[in-house]
Amino acid sequence: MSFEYEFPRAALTVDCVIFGIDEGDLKLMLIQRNLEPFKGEWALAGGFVRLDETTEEAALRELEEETGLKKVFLEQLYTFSALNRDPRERVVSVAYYALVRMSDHQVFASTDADDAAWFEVDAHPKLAFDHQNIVDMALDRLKNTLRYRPIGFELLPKKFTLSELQHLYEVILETKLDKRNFRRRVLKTGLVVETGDVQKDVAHRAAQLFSFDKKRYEKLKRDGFNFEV
Amino acid sequence: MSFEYEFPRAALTVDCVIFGIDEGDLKLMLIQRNLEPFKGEWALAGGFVRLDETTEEAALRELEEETGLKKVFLEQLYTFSALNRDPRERVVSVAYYALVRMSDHQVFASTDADDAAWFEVDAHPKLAFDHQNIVDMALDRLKNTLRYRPIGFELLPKKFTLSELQHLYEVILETKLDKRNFRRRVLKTGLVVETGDVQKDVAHRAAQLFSFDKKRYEKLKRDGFNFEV
DNA sequence: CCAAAAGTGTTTCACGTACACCCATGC
DNA sequence: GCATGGGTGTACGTGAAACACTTTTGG
Repeated sequence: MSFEYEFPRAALTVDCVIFGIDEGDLKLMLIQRNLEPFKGEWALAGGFVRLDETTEEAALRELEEETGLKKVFLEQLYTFSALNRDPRERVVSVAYYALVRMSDHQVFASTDADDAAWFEVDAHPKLAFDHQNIVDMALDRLKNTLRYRPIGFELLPKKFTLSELQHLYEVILETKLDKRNFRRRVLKTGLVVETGDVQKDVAHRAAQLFSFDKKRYEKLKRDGFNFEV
Repeated sequence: MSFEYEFPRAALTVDCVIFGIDEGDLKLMLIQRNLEPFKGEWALAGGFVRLDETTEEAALRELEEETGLKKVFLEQLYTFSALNRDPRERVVSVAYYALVRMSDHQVFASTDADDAAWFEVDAHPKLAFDHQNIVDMALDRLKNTLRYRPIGFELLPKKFTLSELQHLYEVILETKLDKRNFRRRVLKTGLVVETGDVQKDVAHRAAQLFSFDKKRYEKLKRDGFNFEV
């Protein structure tokens, strides 16, 4: 079976830049390709868009098929359309970035990839295609978005300490933040609330666990509000 | 002649939201379709992406073919991929937004459109396809971008008065700004410089004409800087 | 001389920033 | 008891916001 068109058509794919935080390091999930081109090399998760799904659905599907990740935060990043970005033929790719709670998710290599693994963002293997460009843009976007919208919570467990949150900001924004000022600002937003629980099994004073009040955030967003840290 | 593929493919198009400022009103350029579907209705400029051009090149080409506009500011907005956004078949569209100096550009309807015309953003005809969604997103993006990057100059003549610039901000952001505070902030950036010229043929005191120092802006951008108004 | 917009400083207040010590817990 | 991170308040300076009158020019 084949499909015929009057004019030639580019193939349409999606690619996902998958971010996670682990022990204070920003990580990137990559998959090892088991198909040509670039077989055996590391690349972003992604694949062809089917006719019965939006690009966002395709991104979620590929994420699950190639890495086992489900129900993650996903946003469109940019569409890459350079003429020679795929050696086979003309391929236009809609890139997404995803934020994953590493603690909640078990990662496995699946049918479509030889392997899937986390790498440190600033120490990962050379990437296939133009995927390094995509990662660079995703990092810029992540930094910018983190500054203006409360998306950091998507990378942390549901309950987290303020120090964990601060370290997340420090790692992503590549700065040091003042502890007291950070806590004050975060709490002032009213979006981060005490759960009453505390840390367990730590070799020092146990920290309070907080959670992100998503409902309040949705309400404030509707009323026009911005959350900067 | 026809083109065959193993799997079905979506058609790929670009659409352009074209903004202009005229006498203090924010305008939108629309084209009247001369082909089905939605023949005779108003829509965004746009069309199919060829295999030998990037989506950005396609957007620039369609802009020129359908409206005569050349050398305008153009940035990618978002890629729209809802399954039923085109009644003919599956069409994925990469949307761009463009900023045009209305004074510099003569607009004409061309071969690909029955007509091209400016409309007020908040009083334009009903749009074909999902183009209203695209316009809504472009407006949001325009507001947000204007707040953080000096793009307003792309809508004004090369030489402009500070009042013109302020009105542009007021129209796009839908707020009133304080004249003295606005002038102070704008001048403090050092990106807006006196040209030495003044307005002509105005029935009141002639204002100084300023211009945007693009070179200085590029330099500051490289050094990491943000321009908020 | 009148209409219309240009141009100009100061005060106030909120917020960001810098900064250091005691506390609780596990080992 | 000591090592480790948790948790807390204040002083200062900068920048945003509010605010009204004089100047210039053309008609």
